[in-house]
Amino acid sequence: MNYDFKSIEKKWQQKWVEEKSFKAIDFHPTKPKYYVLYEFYNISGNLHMGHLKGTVPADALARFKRFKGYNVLFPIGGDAFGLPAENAAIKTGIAPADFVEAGMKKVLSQSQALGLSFDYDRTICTSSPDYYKWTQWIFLQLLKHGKAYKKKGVVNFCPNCQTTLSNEDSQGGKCDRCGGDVVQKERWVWFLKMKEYSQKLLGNVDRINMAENLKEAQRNWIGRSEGMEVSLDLYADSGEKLGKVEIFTTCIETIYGMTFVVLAPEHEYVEKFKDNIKNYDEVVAYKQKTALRSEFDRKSNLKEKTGCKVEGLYVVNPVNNAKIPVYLADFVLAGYGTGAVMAVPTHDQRDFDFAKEFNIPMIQVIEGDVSKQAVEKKEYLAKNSKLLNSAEFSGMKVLDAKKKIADKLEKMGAGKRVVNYAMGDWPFNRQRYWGEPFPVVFCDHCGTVPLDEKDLPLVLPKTKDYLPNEKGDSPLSKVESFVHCKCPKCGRDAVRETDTMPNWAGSSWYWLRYCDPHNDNALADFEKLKYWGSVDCYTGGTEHITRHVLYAFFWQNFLYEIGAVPTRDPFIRKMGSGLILDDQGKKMSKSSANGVSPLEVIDKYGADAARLHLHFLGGYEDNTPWTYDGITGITAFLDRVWGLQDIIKGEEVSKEHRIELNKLIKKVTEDIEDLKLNTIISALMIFMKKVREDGFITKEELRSFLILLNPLAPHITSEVFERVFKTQILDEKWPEYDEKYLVDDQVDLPVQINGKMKQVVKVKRDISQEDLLKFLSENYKALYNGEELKKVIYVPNRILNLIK
RNA sequence: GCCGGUGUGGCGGAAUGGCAGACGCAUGGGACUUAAAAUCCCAAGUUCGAAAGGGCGUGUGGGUUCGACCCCCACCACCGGCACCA
Repeated sequence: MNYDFKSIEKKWQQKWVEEKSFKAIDFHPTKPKYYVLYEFYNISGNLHMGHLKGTVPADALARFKRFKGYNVLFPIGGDAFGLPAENAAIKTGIAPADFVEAGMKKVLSQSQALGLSFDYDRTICTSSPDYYKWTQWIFLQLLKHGKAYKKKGVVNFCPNCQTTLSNEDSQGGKCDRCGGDVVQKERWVWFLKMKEYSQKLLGNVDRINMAENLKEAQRNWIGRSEGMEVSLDLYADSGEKLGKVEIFTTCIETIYGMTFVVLAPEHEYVEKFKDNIKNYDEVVAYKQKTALRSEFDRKSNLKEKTGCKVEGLYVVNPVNNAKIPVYLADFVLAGYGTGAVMAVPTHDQRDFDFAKEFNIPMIQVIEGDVSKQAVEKKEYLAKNSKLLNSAEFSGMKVLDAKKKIADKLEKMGAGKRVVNYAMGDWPFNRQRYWGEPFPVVFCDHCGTVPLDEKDLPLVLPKTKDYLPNEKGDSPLSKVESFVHCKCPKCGRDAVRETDTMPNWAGSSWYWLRYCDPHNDNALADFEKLKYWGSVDCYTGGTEHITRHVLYAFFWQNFLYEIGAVPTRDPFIRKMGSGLILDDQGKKMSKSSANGVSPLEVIDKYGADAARLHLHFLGGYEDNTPWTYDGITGITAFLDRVWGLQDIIKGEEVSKEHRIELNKLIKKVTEDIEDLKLNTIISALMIFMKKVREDGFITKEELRSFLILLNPLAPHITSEVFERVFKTQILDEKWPEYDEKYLVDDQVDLPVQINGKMKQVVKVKRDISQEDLLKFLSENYKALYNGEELKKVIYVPNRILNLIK
């Protein structure tokens, strides 16, 4: 009888859905909870190979935990606001909501075809009003608690898409949407005060269980650095004191070497002191030029410094009262530190290059050869070099001087030690149609007024025009009935905010909603949030590690602080799945990762085979090149699983298989927690080999074997189990292993002579060294014949090494 | 430039101080078959040797150890993150 995967897989998939086999129970009276989360689907089209890579291990873990007696929450949903729906609307005219509805249906049925054990009753979709009601509610809380503000700011802007982008959306200077170059533009922007949470986010990063390379990526992105903020008095050439320039430096030890100060081109003083700036036209021209420069342009000419001297202003170095000229240059970023730096050309290569370009004098303040290039921080700190030309600090070692100079400045009141973060506030509005509307109105009389919470959701109106207007305003600005409204406060005519929230908004809290997906009175019931707690294991791609995951940390911290959720950490553990690569034109070059759909594999070989094959190719966190090569090994294995029905002999675990089975249980139990599906499959194959060699399997052995394989290949195991045992595999418990059956009475002991492997001998378990040597001298004279030994290393049951 | 990760047969990959290359693919041989497919069995790191057996082998060079893919030092390559970050 052959295994007919088509009908059997379908049978089980229907059964699971109809019977709601994987329903998570709120407040289960006896079972402990376990929350497994897979990054919800971006609703764009069909599931692809990456989904197979990400979902199956999560599914296996969920199924394993259920066998282990946990009440498992394993939900799924759709991240639906965003580009695919909007692009489809622009291109084909299909309403985004319809696109999303069809897309959701598709991915859910495809999930079922993969045999994924989601609780489909908890499915959510970020673009449905009963969900985004709470995204809007969170925004109102942010606004209420002063964590959201609107200001004219310089932001990343994509000229092609006509919209504002966050730093996270324009990594590498490229638009995340269209791949085009991003420019800097001044606009009205809603910001969320994410920077304020930098240190807390680092705390989340420290606490989460996650691969080191991912943690590093996040720490780099947050970009903590310790330094000093120093106030320099600013004067006009006339001698009139205008104010103070605040600079940030991590190298306070070089302050005596400061020969100029550089402001970011966007620095407010350009505008503020324009009457004192003698070459104002030139300064403004430079400012405009830099704004148009793309990131790409800036980065491709790092050595070439551009800048502009600001004539008519100077600052004073507080430690020695030296007069210091002021420049504008685009190497200083408005968003980092104070947007102003002290420049020390002798000890910073960038300043060195700038000084050469603009003929600015240099003062060496730390020993070393600065004739050709700067002696930088890394070098002088490592050597702990001595200071020069630094008044009372001359001759002092750098590490010491760093502290003393900082102390002096603090005592003078001219500086303070600060910590800076590279991560900025989150620009939170987009000039797009398909997103959450902001629940605020602008009233001439009352200013910016938030909607009342009870008026949420503010529903996104229907339209047929999905393009921004010629001024770059959101498509919503064209929907008159939406724009015009009454002020909630005074009742006068007012207008709505017409920008929408970024596509990351809905995904920044969705794991909370799964705990209570249909609640109309809160984002989720607090007691339910408490019950399900943090996500125990969160799987998904690594490409969102510096965006979505950081946003998630940010919102969870905020919600925790306002008492809306019971925990500061959204996730206890995060597993980043590797990528599926195409095969680099080797043998089967016709297929590429993008070209092969998991549905195609399911159609040809079945869902179980597709699940096993992809995960046999490599570990969860590794990148795996996709190939059909080797899938026959998997299908042959599944056929043999099917064939086990025909060789059942005996009831209890047999003597012949007891050790193999116990080892297998141990291996699978341990590796499944780490999502190491490849070694699990290998272990199952080894057991299969043994059973087939012996020509039989007992019923108890088969029971355990099927349960162990079930998380990976749920369909075939459910069917074989039902046929053999007449009951359901889902009602079973995970098999336990017994330590005492992990080892045989006889062990294969490797024997080394002088550290070199010679032979493996079969000896009694735990044999004493004395007996072992006696045994060898009697049976293995070539290895040892009783001669004098310099040394014997014997690790019982592991190794014997004779030093002659 | 700074930071993190990875480096093992023809290929995907096992092994985290104790028999390197498990498991699988591809390959070669055999059985079954009119034949092929499927299935089953056997072989296989490389090199010298008829064989027995020996040499060499986990990116490179050194070190620690009775013993190193594994730990330490230096270097190389690849992948990823950040980057005119003050």
